[in-house]
Amino acid sequence: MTQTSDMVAELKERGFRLTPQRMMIVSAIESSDHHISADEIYSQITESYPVVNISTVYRTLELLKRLNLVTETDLGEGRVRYHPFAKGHHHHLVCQTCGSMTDLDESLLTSLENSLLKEYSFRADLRHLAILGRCRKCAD
Amino acid sequence: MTQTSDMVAELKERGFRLTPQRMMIVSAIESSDHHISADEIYSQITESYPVVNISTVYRTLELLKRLNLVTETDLGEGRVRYHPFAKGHHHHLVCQTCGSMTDLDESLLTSLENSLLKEYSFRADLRHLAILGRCRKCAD
DNA sequence: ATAGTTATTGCAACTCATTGCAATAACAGC
DNA sequence: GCTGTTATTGCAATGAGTTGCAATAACTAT
Repeated sequence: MTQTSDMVAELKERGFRLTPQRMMIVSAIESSDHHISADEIYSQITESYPVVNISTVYRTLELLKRLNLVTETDLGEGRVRYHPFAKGHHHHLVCQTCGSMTDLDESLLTSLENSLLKEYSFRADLRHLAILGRCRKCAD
Repeated sequence: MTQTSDMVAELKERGFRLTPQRMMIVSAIESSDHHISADEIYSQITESYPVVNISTVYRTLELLKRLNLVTETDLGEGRVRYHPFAKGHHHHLVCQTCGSMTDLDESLLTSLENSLLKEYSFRADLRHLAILGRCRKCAD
């Protein structure tokens, strides 16, 4: 049996065309064990099959983002990283001095989300947030 | 009497050189009544005195940021905006549908900062944060 | 005022990301 | 299977921001 990717299934169901480029991009994101960057997706694909343009990578990421299939996180590196939404969403504490990253449970932000909703009627999009600062070791 | 800019005074005191370029960049930031972008600073200066390079603008902003004289905010526009730290720091709720911006009192995030410090010994840098999401009008 | 030290600038090249437009190729209907 | 429609891609140009390096010019000490 062929295990079809969740994302590919979702794309098909929503009426988007299943191009080879999209399949490969989705596959790269799903098979990555970490938060992957656009450039990493691009080089991984072009290694084996050099017919994908970098702008297609970005456009596909944009689409997957819009469909809530991937989340985008700015870890303060000067580029942005992507992660399948289905693989779980958490937050990151990123130390700007030593670069260490700690995962942060989602629940820590739910109370903030609730106050924003209650007091401002604002639905904050805080999935996969990176909070920059200083870790214990690097504190002044 | 000549009112000297706080930022210029601080730069001098810390031993940084007071070049005409820096003075003009600082002046543009201080006299702006809103959050100003690098490009706006650049065009404002070159209108009257065309001898400033855009990379100098970015390097000066980097310096002012490091000295905590300005804060940088990503309002989700595809470019970043700057604001004098001394003029007060607040947060923003930015609606990704209609683009409206609501100022948010600083205090709403202090409880989050406190939990991060307590539970993770992490000193979060949450000055001038922009929280993206959906405002009341644009809610589904 | 002048000269020396070195922080700062300008320039040009580069990275990451976005966009308009013409060419291509998925998919639907026959 | 073939054909038409139009979503999607590739290309090339553009925007925002960064960086290495040589030239310049603040500031310090004389």
